[in-house]
Amino acid sequence: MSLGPDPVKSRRRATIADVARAAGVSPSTASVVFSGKAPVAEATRERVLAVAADLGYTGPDPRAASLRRGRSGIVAVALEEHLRTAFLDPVKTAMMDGLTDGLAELGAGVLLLRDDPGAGPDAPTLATAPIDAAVLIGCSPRMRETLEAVRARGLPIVVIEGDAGDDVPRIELDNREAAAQIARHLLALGHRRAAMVTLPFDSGRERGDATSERIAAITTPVTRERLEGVREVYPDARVVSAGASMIDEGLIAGRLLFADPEDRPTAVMAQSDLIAAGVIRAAEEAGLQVPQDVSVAGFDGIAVDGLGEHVLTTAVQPAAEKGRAAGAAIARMLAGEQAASIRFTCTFREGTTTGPAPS
Amino acid sequence: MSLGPDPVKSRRRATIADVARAAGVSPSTASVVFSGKAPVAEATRERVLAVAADLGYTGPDPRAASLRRGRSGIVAVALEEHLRTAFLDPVKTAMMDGLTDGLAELGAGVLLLRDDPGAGPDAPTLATAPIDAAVLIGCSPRMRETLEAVRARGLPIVVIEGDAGDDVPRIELDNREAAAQIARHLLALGHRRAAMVTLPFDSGRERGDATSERIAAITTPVTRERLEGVREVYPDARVVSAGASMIDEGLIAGRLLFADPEDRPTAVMAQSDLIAAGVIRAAEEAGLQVPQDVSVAGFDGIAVDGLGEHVLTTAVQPAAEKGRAAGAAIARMLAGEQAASIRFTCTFREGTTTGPAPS
DNA sequence: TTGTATGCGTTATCAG
DNA sequence: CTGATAACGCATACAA
Repeated sequence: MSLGPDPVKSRRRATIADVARAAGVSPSTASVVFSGKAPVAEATRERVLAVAADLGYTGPDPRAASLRRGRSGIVAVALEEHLRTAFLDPVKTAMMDGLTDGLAELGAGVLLLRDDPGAGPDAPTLATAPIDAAVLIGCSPRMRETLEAVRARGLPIVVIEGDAGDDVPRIELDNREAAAQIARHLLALGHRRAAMVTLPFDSGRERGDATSERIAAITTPVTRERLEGVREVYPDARVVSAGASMIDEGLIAGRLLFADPEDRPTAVMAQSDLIAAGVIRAAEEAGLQVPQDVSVAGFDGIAVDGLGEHVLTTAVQPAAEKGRAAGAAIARMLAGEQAASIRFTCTFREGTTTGPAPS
Repeated sequence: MSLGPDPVKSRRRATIADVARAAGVSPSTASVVFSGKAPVAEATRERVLAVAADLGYTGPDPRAASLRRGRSGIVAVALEEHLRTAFLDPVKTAMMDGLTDGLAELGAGVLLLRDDPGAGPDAPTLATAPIDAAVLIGCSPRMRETLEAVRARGLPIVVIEGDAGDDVPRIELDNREAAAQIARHLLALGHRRAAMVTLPFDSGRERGDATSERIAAITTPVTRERLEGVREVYPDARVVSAGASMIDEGLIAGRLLFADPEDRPTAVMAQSDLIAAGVIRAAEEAGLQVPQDVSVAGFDGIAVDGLGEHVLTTAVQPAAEKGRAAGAAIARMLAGEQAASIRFTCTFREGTTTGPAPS
């Protein structure tokens, strides 16, 4: 008796109106039964639910609900890179983790979007997806264009580690200051010959020794800020750029730094822990001991798989908190309030990879 | 004359109807101008666009469009674990990468969902999010419940590496056969004392030597299949389970295996490359040479950061292709066709980490 | 506590 | 090539 899915015509899926009618209540009552937004007599409630089950009605259609409510419960997270690349970076993963948590608390889901129009003709974009807000991870020049579409729609936006204009709240790090702190630590240890291995300068991912022109043309703010911080202390430090934040890239850069036995740095500041791990490996490969022969510092404070017994000297950044803060900022803006930019600070951590300069 | 944003009352955002009216065309024509679904006279088109710009109309509201179309352009990807955990695994990352690509081709975005009802009271779930289909990564018992809600909604579902019932298409791997192939390779090399380090048996992530009861109770299909494959060749191999697919976990398991100099395996089959990397490190730590003293094989065929000069002997799985295939299957189902399960095969790769058994 | 009425912003259909 | 019309499925203000 409860088998046939549709009592009347079996073409259409049941709607809340069908349920209401079959249960002998009004649509609004049925709606309230499902949303719980108002009290309903227990008897009514049960009757509605029973009828719904009978009709195979599984709850309000989210599409219709979001039209009516004006909210979809979805927040876009826009990445500049390929997923594979983004999640190779433990810092980004941790951040995404905090972000998804923060957004979940707010009742929103995360729509992963890559800022790449080349995908499909009708692939969803920041401009066309049914989203309530957007979080940008980084902000390339191209992304800024897309951004305009979102702003025009009047949706809240937050940028993590990027600049999208003064009126878009940012979640940032005191990159410069933290980098300077590391540099001062090494200076205090007596190091005179310092070098740094940076994150990529731009999306080109060019590697190797940097000319002053290349440095002047850095478009990635994080790279620039950390570099400037070091230069406050070591204005003349050798600068080698890595192609990405990866152990292998650090290894390549490290081999370059340690190639000439006559002209080696005694301290290397890497702009990420992964790069630092590679530099350490390069040092060991060159027969150098860390930290006796060369000190190596990183940046990020993540757990690097592959460091052996070393504990990296580094600037620990609150990656997950950054993500969570972005979620909170979105929540505030969704509630109609203004959200201010937030600047997180890193915590210096002295590990076992830095020590006094060799005499 | 073109300044005032709103001709009538300036409270509401402009709708396509406003645009149509102001441009002196019908709503349907205006709609077509934006969707491009039908030819429109160039003059009309330009007029509509001009008026739209004037009114600050930025294109159709995705919420309304998805209600009308019955499609939201969003596909849910449900993970069993925390994001951080999921993306720690390079195989999953690669798979997600292929998946996002595959779905983008189809014009869909990816809504990241964790199968955790504990998040927020109104956090989106498989049951309540405006999605057109769902891809499950793995399929825990709890997830199977959630699943029912999705099926009741009549949405297409695909499961990657998991069992959600016979009528849900799966994307799988020939885990058993590939594992057996590795085992046969080692047997052919003369190894008699073989051990294996497995992936977690269940969500408990218990570590260490496995009793036959524990083995009988394995709930993770991947673990079970790879284990069975090895046992076809080495029925009595020692079995140690790792707590996760990580280098560190492999290191722990390896230390256990190599603890007793009198009773060491000469060949270790790890159920993932990351675990294998840890086992190799443990071997070296114990003063063993790979592959002279002990052979180590992995599984996955991913690039492991931290293996040094070793090239792992492993079963290379087409991770990104799995994701892409899931996307393709969804596309087919969305088009109303039936999608069959797909079983991918691994490619055996002989590296430098396995060699003849020591005499 | 329940019911009535209305509109959310589109787009498919079909006739012109 | 364009226009009129009719849903799409629901949630809310307000009245009862």
